[in-house]
Amino acid sequence: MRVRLRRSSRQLFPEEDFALRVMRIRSHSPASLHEHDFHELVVVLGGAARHVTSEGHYPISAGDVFLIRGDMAHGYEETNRLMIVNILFDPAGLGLPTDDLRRLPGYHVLFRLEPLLRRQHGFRSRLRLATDQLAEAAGLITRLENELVGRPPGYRFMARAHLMHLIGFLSRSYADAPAEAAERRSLLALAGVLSFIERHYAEEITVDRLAGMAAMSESSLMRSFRKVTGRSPIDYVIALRVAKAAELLRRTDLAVTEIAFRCGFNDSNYFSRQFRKTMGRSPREYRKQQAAGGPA
DNA sequence: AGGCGTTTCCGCCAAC
DNA sequence: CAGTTGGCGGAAACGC
Repeated sequence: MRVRLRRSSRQLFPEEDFALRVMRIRSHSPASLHEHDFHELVVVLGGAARHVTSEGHYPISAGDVFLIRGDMAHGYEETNRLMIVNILFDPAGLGLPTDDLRRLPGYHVLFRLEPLLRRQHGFRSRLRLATDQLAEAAGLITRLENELVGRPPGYRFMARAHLMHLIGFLSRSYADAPAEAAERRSLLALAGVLSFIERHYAEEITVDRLAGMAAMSESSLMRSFRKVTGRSPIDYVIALRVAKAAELLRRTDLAVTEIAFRCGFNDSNYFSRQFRKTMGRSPREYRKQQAAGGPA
């Protein structure tokens, strides 16, 4: 897995320590299936085509925006004046600060929920930009592209910033669009839950409240939550709390008890036990090893 | 969507 | 003294 990623990195990205690239495709002829290991953000600037993936094929046209998850093969058929731009990037490799982003519902839809449920939703839940939104996105992409092509001093900094701007803009656009279709509403409901957790992890969170804000029964919320996150709601919250606590242990010298309270644990004893369960060692031990440059 | 038996959570005290 | 671990019981979360 790791080896595949590195080899692919060299093939896809000109600079192996900077995993960001923009590719424009102006194709009148069908492209063959290709695959890779990175996130590919696709923006359809003009024209139309049929998007073919291993999970099915969907008609696409100007204004469509969607994410191809790294290892998925895909291509385009029956292209008609198709103009698309692919933004390939490795989110982890670029070190983007996603904490704030994850507070946006639209981010969860665009990067997690819609790609995951695309098959069931028949691509009807994708982001569709209005004309003026598409123009703004195109402008951001052009600026990003100019930095990557010209490589003026500071271009990495600027390219990262433009990419962040684009991702933030697209995330907001999804949440702003009217959601008349049932599929979109259910995605936004789940995204609302995920973003709520990101914003309120330090407070008391109950499944009852989450279900209420999603307008779902507790059982159906738990079922769809597990489907998209792989874990139960409370498991997810605890994992987030522990992750936030681990960060505070690394980056500050706050007392363990204080960190427990700041991360939503009202009992430092209970925090200690939960921390060990997921991190394999006690909070204090973890901090000590981190300070010594030990294992992550 | 709701019911029900089982598991887990969570806040408390106590002991290192 | 701060932190960790164990035990307990009511509440909730969970999975069928």
